Amino acid sequence: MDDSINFQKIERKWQKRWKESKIFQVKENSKKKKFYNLEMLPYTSGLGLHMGHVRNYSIGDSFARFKRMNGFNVLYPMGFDAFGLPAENAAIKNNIHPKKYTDKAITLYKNAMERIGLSYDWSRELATCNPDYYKWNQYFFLKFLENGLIYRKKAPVNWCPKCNTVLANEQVINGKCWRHEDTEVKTKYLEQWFIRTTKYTEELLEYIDKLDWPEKIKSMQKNWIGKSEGTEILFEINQKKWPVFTTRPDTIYGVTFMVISAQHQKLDELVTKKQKKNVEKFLKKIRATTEKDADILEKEGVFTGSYAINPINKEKIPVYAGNFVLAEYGSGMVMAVPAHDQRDFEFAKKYKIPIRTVIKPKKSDANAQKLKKAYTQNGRLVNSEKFDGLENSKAIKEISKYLERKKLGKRIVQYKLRDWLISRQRYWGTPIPIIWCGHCGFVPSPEEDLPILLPKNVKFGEKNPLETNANFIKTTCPKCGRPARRETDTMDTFFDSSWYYLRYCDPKNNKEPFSTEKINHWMPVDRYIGGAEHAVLHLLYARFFTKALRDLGYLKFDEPFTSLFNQGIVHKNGLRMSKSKGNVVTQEEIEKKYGIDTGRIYVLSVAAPGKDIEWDDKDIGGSFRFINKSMALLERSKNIKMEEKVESKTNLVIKRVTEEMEYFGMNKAIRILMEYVDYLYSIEIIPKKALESFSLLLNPFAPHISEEMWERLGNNTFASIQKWPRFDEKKINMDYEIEEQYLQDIFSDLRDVSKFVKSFKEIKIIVASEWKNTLFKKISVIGRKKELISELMKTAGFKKQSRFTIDSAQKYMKNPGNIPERLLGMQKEFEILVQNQKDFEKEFKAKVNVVLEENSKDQKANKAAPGKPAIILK
RNA sequence: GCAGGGGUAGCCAAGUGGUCAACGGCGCUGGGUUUAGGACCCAGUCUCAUAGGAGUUCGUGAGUUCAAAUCUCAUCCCCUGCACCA
Repeated sequence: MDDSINFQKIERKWQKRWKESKIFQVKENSKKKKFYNLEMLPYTSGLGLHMGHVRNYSIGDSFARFKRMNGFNVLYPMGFDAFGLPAENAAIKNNIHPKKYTDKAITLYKNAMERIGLSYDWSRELATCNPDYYKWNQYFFLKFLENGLIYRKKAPVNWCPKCNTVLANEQVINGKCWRHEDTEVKTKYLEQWFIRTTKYTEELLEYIDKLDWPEKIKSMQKNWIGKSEGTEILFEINQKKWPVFTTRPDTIYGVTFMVISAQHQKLDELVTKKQKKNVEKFLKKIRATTEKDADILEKEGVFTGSYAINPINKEKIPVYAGNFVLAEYGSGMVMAVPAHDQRDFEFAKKYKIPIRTVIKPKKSDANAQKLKKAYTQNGRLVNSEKFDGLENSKAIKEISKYLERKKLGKRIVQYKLRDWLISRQRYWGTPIPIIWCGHCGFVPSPEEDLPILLPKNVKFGEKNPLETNANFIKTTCPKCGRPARRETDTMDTFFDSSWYYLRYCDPKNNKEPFSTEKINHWMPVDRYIGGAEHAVLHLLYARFFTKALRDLGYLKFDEPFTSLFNQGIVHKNGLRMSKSKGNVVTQEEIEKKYGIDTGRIYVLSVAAPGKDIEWDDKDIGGSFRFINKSMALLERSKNIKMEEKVESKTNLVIKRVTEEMEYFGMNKAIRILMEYVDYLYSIEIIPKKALESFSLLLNPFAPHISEEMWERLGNNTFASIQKWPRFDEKKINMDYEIEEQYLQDIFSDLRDVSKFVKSFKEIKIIVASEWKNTLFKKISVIGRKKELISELMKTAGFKKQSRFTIDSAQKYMKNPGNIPERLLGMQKEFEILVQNQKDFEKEFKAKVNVVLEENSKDQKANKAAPGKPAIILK
């Protein structure tokens, strides 16, 4: 094997040529079918890439290359999510400007990507912090505002003390900030800008089922949108009607108390003077506990002193304040049915509130008083006056209708999805194009003033630097001309990444965000590749954006991403690879040690692309050997006609690799190629044609080696834009596969013989150094002569298949009708195989002897120990 | 609790009715090469064996089939996401 291959040199060479020749640039082309292959916009951390990144991008790249070579017009762009807090914080820490910091990070990132050999169309590169990009953020902001999709509202909002800004609901995870796992998000009551995502709630939900996305992501989105159908029932408390949402109106006769959220804004209205002290004590207690651990809280509450009247039977029931009712969901108050809801049950037990069964299982006479837990299954109504005997599923409808008729309630649909809060009190983002005027209130910046530039010279301190920047703030009102102030909040960076995939279609357009024509040509994205962590953030916002822009007439499709693929995560020492955990294997070290193609082959072949993998430094050796072996094939290549057998194998390999790639089976495709390399390796003179196909098949995975091989085979074109090798089904002859299998069996037998010979200690050295290697070479040479193969095959009737043959094949014979077609052929083969066991050993040994004797003539006699025969098989 | 994904040899992992005792990689063992180490190359690696033979395997238990790692049912365990959502 050639140790002297300089992989880095080869890689640099091709990267340079790709760049200069611009072969990966695409234009709209009506003759070829378009394919939009996209990876999620990466956030530029400034920390270089590790093998986790290499895997992600290699997956996308291999698919883009495959599609491209298969005649598609592939749009495969890349850009950078460049605004955002981490950059701002890092910049402050290192005392450089975020712009400088970000630019540096982008250069680093892009450079690293080029060194992976990714086939991006870099002419479409974008960075969200450039004014020619964020100008259109502002533009869309104004359009949304015009069309009522953006509004301002004073509301309780999530505030992260570490980020020093508000957050969207989607950015709060288990009450903590999405960027700071250890930081509790606080609730503040502020006036902020909101996007009316809820206008599309129903459509966002409905269309999920039409998407070719992982089930997991789909269910996460459904969950997040959280639709539930139910009934809002009006309970009268202190002469006032209080709406209460429930999905179980069938249990209304079982309501024995009410619970209002302890955080409910109108809780005070219900607390009587007598109970005031108790309630306050309780609230204090809750506040103390939520700080600690809100996980498995016991259900607790306190009587408010007020009573509600059940509208259906006028019963008077106590109202409690409780810690297990969410203020933000539904109406912030629940009707409690302890017999049929586990939480209510626990609460009732604790405070000794009566439990009344109103639903009985059909086949039992369970008694409420004996219940150990709530009965939540279906059944028939009891204790429910005129609804007694109804099946509860029907009762839900009947009782709702009845309440509606009596104007005591109505059926409604509840969602968990809230509007998207996009104001951020930070510097490094898109300025919100709004002007505050003492007379006119807020006034949108005129479109022709866009972009409202983010000022460069600012002071970083405690507050948002924009607030202290007089130059930026000072302006005049576009309406009345009086002095006015600019809005100092910036936009959530998820706004930036909600439409970047559209901008790629027309990245240089300075008259409009994109031309409708180009969008409609390229969109939707055919294959979107990225991590599962964006399930409810980016992916939901982007879907909303698409729908909103559709209704504003900018585009003509409903969903941005037809098909989504979540790549697996690369772990090391059991943890996700990340700089902060100190467990990264960098792209650079792999590149230097083996060349990046080896790295690509490794991360793509070690497991299916969707699966997580555990990095082991040692595992990569196999991939390196594969690459080296591939290159070594070149030395034995000649422009000869392909034998039928090699042709069959080659066609089969092309077929199988192609099929695997269609379904994202990069790992399997590479395994097939690995087998193929071993196969070619066993051939003395390798037909150039076979190697040409191979070098092209290799392109999606190891593009540099692919190009290098292609060139060394005498081509002066780019492998990366050649046509994908085609296979001819007619040339695939499975007999050869079977034959090969037999041959392999023969080899394995030869090895057994060699082992046998080895057991004679006195000739060990000879056997080991001379006999073994040369013998195999000899066999493989004569083995390709047809006559010999068939002869050997005849004698080879032994091996493993025998177990299958006799028992089950005989049963087939009895019912020939039941035998599947393809098995018939197999059966015949087996029949031949079973014979001849007895005579084998003799014949075989005789043959081996011949070979060995021939062989021994070539050997350097002096290596054999003096006086010992080289072969003693007789 | 709900939803999704898993459990295959010492480890990672391919395989989703029949060329399956189960690709590949790592580790380990033996050999070659090398001044040595590394790297590289070759072979072996479930168990037993009178060594081309037999037995037992794909979380566990049952079932379907001539045939099950693969299909069905039950069950246990692990991971991931969501969750006092009324």
